[in-house]
Amino acid sequence: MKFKIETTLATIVEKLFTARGIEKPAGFSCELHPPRGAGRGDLSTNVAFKLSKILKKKPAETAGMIIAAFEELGDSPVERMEIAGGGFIYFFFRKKDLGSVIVAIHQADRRYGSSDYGKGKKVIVEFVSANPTGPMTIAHGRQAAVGDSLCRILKAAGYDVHAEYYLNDAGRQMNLLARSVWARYHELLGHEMALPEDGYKGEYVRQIARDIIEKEKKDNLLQGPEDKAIEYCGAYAVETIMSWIKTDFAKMRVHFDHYFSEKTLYEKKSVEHALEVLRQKGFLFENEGALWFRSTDFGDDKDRVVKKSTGEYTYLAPDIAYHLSKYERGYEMLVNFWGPDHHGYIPRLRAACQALGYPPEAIHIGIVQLTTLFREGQPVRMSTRAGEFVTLRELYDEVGVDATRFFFTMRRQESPLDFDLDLAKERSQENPVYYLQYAHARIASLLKFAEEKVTTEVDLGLLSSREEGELIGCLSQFPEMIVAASRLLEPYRLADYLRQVAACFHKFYSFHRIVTEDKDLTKARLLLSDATRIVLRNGLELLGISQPESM
RNA sequence: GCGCCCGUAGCUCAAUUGGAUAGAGCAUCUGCCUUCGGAGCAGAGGGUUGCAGGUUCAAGUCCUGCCGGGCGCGCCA
Repeated sequence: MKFKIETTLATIVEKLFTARGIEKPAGFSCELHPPRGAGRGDLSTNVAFKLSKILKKKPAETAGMIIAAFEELGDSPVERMEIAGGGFIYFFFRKKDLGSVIVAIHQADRRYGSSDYGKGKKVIVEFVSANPTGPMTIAHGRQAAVGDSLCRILKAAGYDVHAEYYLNDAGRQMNLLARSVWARYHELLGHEMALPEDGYKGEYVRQIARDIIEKEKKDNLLQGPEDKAIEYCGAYAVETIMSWIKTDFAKMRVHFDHYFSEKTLYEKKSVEHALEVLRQKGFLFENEGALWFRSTDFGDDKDRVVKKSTGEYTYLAPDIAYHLSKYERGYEMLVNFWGPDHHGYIPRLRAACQALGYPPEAIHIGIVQLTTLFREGQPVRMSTRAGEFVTLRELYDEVGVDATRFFFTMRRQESPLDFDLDLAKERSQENPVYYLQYAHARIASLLKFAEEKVTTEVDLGLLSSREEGELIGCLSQFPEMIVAASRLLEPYRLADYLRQVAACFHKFYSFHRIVTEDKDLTKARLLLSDATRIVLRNGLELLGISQPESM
């Protein structure tokens, strides 16, 4: 329906231009939006305002010309049109056209909402990528929820999505972890050994050391060469911690296609290769004994060292190699979600990606802001320094996976999040996740109760009330919501939308009886209810939240 | 000091990226259960969108300057 109006409108505008011999300005488009507020039709457009400037006519006059052109065509796709607000055009659909979307929803079922917006475009979404030096924190949890939901949404929008975790299993932090475990190992065997400076103080480090002694029966590492022993401790620690992290992902329904190891970049000489690529492109130079990347060519505020005068690489070097790998693997679009501590690192990595051949618009590096937990109105202290973790696992064990995922994604990821633990645990009306799930369960139970099979053979004209119209309008927006969330890389839009769907349904449900003596009306309302169920179910699935049939 | 982000109802946030009368949830108050799930619905109060200018038919949104807050600024990772 919308498509038909869009194309008709586009041709009319085209004609207005050619009739006056005016070139259509680049980027001129006719946008149709659901109007704000009630009684303003089913769609509206502001195109008359845009046109009036070019045609040098008053907006209302231009709007009148457009409506006249619509009427001239005959076979109008809408029931009627109105001008208001000095130039906005409202389109009012015929009731049966409006309702036809619920037939389409029923037929598409699980596919409803999907589109070919992304058309098989290869996109790699890198998220979490936490150093495997300890259990996952709340901050990582939010990144996981946001990233995973976005992947699901992008897939629904037609993209060819690859979810990847960059595993920092090399470098200084790993070495520190290994030596921390080594120190605890000594301690457990009765030898005094201080933790390295800035070492990892968490109890889990001791636990890993204990496992090495008790489970692996390795109480003899002291006898061999120390560097081998430390290496063993490091490898064992990473393996253990990654198994915790992967357990968290499984519980949280977070999926990764691949864990990309930093170590392999060194093993395969990829870092040298990447720097060679940059050198050939002329983006490297030497100064004061160090090797520099000229990131200022791409808007960074200073150039960056990639290889120190000591001969060691900086952190940027393997990162460049990693992103070259993305490029060489054929990903056309990059999405990276980072924690706020990496904020200042964005310009140089953007620069690197551009130097490697990515156009600026293909690179999306977003920050997922921190979460503050609240209990009884007070912020919960989370101290990593003292080795006191508030881990992701503690959170989802306490409030449940559904609430955790919903709360993490319900706000724009770039805004810091206040997470109310009491609210998330509440099994009541105040809890937004239950509000959505309740709507789904209510419909599921209704459909069972009705004892009547849902059919598309219904008289859609019977769904003529205001509440039915609003619900149908809301359901019809699902595909474009997914596209909007994809385009803006903002899963929270979907969470917000689903709340609207649930609200529209609850309202419809409380105003109208579904199952009545009137068989035809019952059929129509059951189909509408079923379409709502499908949208809620598909939408919740995209957020990784379960869709209970009963609660 | 330089750079980026933010400032919207008592609180947490929206506002279709420049559109119409700035909207939701929570909190407060008032109603609605003899029938499909009340984990629901209806209604009320609450705003000079930090301040002052500017651009525009149209500004919470863009520009300039203040005020207030956050973050980043290493041959660290």
